[in-house]
Amino acid sequence: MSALTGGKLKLIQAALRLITETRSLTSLGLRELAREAGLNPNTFYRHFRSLDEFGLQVLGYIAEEMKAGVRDLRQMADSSEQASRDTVAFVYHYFLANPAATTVAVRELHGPSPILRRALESQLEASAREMAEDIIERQLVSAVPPETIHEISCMTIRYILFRAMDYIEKPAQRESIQSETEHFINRQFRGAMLDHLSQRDVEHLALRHR
Amino acid sequence: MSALTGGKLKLIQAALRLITETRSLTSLGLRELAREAGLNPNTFYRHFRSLDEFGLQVLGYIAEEMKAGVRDLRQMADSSEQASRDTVAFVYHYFLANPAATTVAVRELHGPSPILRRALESQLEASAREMAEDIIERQLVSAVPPETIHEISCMTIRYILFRAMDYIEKPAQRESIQSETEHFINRQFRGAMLDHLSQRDVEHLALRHR
DNA sequence: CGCACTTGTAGACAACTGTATACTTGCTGC
DNA sequence: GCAGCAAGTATACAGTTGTCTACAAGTGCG
Repeated sequence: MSALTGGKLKLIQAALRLITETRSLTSLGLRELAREAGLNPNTFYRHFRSLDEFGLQVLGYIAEEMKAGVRDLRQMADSSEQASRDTVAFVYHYFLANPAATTVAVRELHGPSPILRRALESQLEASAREMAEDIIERQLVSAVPPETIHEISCMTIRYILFRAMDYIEKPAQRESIQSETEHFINRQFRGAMLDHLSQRDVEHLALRHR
Repeated sequence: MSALTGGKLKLIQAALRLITETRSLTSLGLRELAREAGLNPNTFYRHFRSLDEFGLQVLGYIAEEMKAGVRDLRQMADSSEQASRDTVAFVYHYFLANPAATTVAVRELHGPSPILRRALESQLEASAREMAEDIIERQLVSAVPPETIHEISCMTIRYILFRAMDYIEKPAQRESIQSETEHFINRQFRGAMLDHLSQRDVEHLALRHR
């Protein structure tokens, strides 16, 4: 499956290089790719049948990369609030270190190719599931049912990916993006703990414990 | 500023038609546009200097459309929870009725052209500000400081736009997308009401009032 | 009328694209 | 050492693209 040979890898990396700034995966041309990779245009056909297949392979490649990143994450954090803080910092740091892969993911998630969109969605779904399981196993958040945890995980992953581009492109906003993301996660879980109360009750509680 | 003459309007509408399915604004060609609009390729130059300028005008066009939609929204809802429910339903319904404009917005927000991205961002920012002001004026959510309301408004608008594509493309999931969005908003505001408490306190509260 | 202006058309240009066929390497196993 | 195969190259072809210059039709105006 893997063990990418020279030319194939060169083409994929060329794609990542081209995309980072102002391109999208679906807009890349076969000749452009070969040029960037320093190869003959026809070499492309030796490795990929079409540009669609190429796109899928690129996605697979960056998914592999990202999974490796997530694995490193597993051995951190204890309390919930601390966990969210550390995790957020780690994830954004990872995005910053892999701008090409991040850009591809964000751009194609809503890009023009339905095939790539589906593929990315299922990868995100898998990540969300993993995140939810992790939270449940460690009992980071009690008093919230598992399915709600999963729902919030989905939202969180989407949100983070959403903001990852800004994080990469706007150094000045990094701190605020990070803290907003923490707010996002904490409020989401705290709010979920109170799902069974009416709005009036929550308001009373908030005012009483000021 | 407005009062679009025939040819110009034809080109913009042609773009919206082409984009809906599997294209992106930035990937459109000038000849393609003219073909779809039933015009001579060179007519494009009569109205737009470049494809970038064209993109901006298209964005302006759909922004105008959307503002009109938002205006209709103003005279609804009273309580906070009811407001979120009605608003969410209205907004998604609007997206469903204007798939082309929605698709363009979502796709270009993270698309390859920095110019279009910036333009869209500032439009979203404006919408978020409007939404926040609306919430504050009507006092829909007490006990949350204005700047937090604005922060949550930003997140909400991003989240809704994010899910708008799924809403349009996957009829089977519409109900769940709608209710997840309501959850999102309610939890966010409820969580924010408890920003000043520690996690332990919140957990206690949640358990005590079960 | 004639003048200027906008809107649209026609044809031509070089540059680029995806694809096909045919050729040259380099490596493998026997 | 040689057949077989994968990887890469060279050349060529038709189609498309953005752009340029030149020309035609319509409009308002003095």
